Amino acid sequence: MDIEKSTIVFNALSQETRLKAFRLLVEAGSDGLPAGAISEGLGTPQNTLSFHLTHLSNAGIVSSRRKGRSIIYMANFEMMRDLIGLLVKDCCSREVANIRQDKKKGCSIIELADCCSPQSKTVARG
Amino acid sequence: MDIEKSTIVFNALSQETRLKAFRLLVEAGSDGLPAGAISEGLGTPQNTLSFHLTHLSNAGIVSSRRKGRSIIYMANFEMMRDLIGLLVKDCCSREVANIRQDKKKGCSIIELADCCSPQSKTVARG
DNA sequence: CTTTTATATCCATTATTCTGGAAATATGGA
DNA sequence: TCCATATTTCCAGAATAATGGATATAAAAG
Repeated sequence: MDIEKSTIVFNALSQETRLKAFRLLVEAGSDGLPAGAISEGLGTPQNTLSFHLTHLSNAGIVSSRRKGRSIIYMANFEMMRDLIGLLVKDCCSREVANIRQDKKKGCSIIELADCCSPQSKTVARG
Repeated sequence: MDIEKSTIVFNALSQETRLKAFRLLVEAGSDGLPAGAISEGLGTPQNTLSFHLTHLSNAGIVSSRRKGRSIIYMANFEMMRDLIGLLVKDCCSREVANIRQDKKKGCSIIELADCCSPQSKTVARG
């Protein structure tokens, strides 16, 4: 994910209705949710919510598919993973968030300094 | 970090000039950078940049201190850490980004599924 | 083919954000 | 005190985003 792409994703998540909608979709997992359920869940008018869902979709952090009369929206977790990776690599310090590959497990390991630990107070630089 | 706070941070990072300014500050580390250096580095007029720095500052992801005639801005890495934690916990799935405490090390360990690994394709749910 | 249900699109209004010129503030130096 | 430097604040215009009523589209059901 490049810098321009990431501003688009941040922008998508920067509005309360959209972030709440996205979190409902995260909870819903891979089953997703029809637009109407999100609209009802948030108490947001259907056309307003549709606008925001389109926004999330354009940013690429949700996808959608038709199922009968409903449109099912789904969180795009791979994009979230990329966003987390970008924040760690390009928007934080090694002391606070350090990332390395674990090829055996097929994942990256991030060490995130704890909030109130001695480590996060006494930052060893260099 | 709560949901409302996180929209404010996302909003701060959702604008290209601001994200670029923030990344300069991340690079600069704990020394920070004077406003003028950021303005010059980005080729953005000094008053426009001041507006954006205030925005970043209000969101809490940068802090500032005066040093002589200059105002030195600094990235707030602890807030970035909190944001990364929030994205992992509340905006992603356990299969893609899983977090656990390592009390000995005084940090949280995040396992982030790799982009093209088998694990990220074959998602085991439940 | 008409009706019902689910959702998107069109459109106008309102609200918010971005931009940069001009002026103000704060610091340090002659 | 007067000047130069660094930065912010004020302001107004321009651009962009959000909102919701009305209408359109799409699918299923009768």
